[in-house]
Amino acid sequence: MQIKQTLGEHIQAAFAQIGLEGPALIQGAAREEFGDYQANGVMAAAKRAGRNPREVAADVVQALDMEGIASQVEIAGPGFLNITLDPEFLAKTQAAKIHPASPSQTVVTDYSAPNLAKEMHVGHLRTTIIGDSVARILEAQGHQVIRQNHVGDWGTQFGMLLTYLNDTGDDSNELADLEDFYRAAKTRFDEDEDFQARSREAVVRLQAGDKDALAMWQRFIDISMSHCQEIYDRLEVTLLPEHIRGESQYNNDLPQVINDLRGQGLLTESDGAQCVFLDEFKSKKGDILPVIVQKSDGGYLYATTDLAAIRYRTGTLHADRVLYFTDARQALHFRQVFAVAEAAGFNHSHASLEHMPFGSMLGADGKPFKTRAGGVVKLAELLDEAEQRAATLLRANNPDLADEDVRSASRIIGIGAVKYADLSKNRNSDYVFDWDQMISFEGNTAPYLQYAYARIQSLFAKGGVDVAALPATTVSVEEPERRLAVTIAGFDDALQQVTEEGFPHFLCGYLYDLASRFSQFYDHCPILQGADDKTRTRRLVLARQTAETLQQGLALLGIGVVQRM
RNA sequence: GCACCUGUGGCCAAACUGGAUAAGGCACCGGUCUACGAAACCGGGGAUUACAGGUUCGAAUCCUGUCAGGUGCGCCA
Repeated sequence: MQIKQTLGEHIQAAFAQIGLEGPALIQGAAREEFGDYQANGVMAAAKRAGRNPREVAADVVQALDMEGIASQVEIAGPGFLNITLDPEFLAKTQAAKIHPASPSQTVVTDYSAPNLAKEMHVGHLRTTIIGDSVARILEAQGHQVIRQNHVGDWGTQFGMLLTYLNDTGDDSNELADLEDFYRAAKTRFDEDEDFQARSREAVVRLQAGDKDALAMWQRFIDISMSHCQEIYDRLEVTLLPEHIRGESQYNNDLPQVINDLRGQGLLTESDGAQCVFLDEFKSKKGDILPVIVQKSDGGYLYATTDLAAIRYRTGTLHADRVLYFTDARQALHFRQVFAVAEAAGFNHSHASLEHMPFGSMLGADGKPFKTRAGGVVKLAELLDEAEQRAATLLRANNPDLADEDVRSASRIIGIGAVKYADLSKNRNSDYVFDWDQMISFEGNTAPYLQYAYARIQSLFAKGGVDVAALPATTVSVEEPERRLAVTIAGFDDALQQVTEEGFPHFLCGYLYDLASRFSQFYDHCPILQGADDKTRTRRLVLARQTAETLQQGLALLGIGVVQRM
């Protein structure tokens, strides 16, 4: 249940009764002694009405009916409403129950989008796992999510790669390392004029639909894509081959995009290139920033492909929202593409087109990230290291664990730690790549959450608890139990917060809060011994609800749990 | 030159979009395992939220200016 929404509706009903307008502005209590939630909207509403906020707050409380929801509503400070939830109401809000969204929307999520000319490196982590998590949460809320992996599988660089592939032989095992393959091809391209010429011809043949060229291109794409799929599988990312709709697939639509723009009178020729000039990209001095959609040599650009993609996503897929998880450096590009799409009427379903940018990865020196050798850290290497460190720790803490269990658990813990390190940060800012921080197992990390989960499982095992036989809910009135119950009940609100603006770190923050409240509770409240039957049952129910919420919350981040660690 | 983003203890950072005494984590100092799991818990020190003005009951958040860093700006994606 969405508690904030429920509280907000009741307060707004009270607003209406006394002739006020505006949002209730519900949020968690700033300090525990204030209660569970607070409403900040009274002060703003009073201001708009030109009235004294304390008096208005008194009127609101007078008109407010919180029967069965809040046990206490107090006025504080300049006009805050401090709300303490009714324990019976809390008991009704079960753990891990997700309130279905209404209306359900069709949401296209564009994420990962690796360049198939090269290998995936740590820079691809953010788009892949942030997009995947938001997609999972939207789905859990009952939205129809259509994943689109807009892979870079087209363009001039493929002429170079195909020519090199041709020269080195079809069964070249050099393709085992795409990074090396690309570098070698580039070196040849820069040094060998004949190779350059043949590469350009290859591009022409490819774009003209030459059968042999296409077959070779397809083979290259398949190999490269299989490298990506390995990474996806390891990361437990939900992307599948069927979600691929790469740049190449829009190739045939591009002339039509240009034609339509011309038909709309939006096209201007400038220095031989076809451009769209829009007033909203005019500077103070009057210069207009162009969006180039066709090069002077007739070739198409990134913007053209993205326009075609918008037509497909809104026209064929009927999207209500289209979410783009890409680097912040593309912010201007997307602003322009969205603006052109609106001007040209390409947004057929009037979808909300939303760029979800994220910061760049930096080195310890604050400069764009490079390894000492000047290269990139491959994603596969990072994951290997994370799994190894997790395995070492697992063995040290659980000497009797079988090798097979160590292997599976270290995968879940190691990779979970890497994913959580990224997901738990606000995606807007740049971040510094740091092995130790990325693969950390203490503090606000995935292992902390997984540890809380494992302890609960161990508690049930030790106590011989028949979890299924426990009552669905119980009423907790005393601290710290009550506070834990309040936190469990806030799950749905946390999810809502994530999908509104595409920030999984809100869910991480929520889960961390939940796990740490559980750890406090667990330390202070004996469960199996030293508690009477009623208390024991009540505490076991809280433990089970915590475990379910942790498990489900982590699953929505694409992170697993283990029984022992 | 123009535009966008960022600036919060030594480090990583949150603040639910204008709310109450600026969370939390690492690191540091101290305490807690013959005890339902110490990957944990309890306590401690450490902040003029880059700077200067302004708006108002109230500003890390909004406005103006300055400084610092980053990114983008006609035929790459």
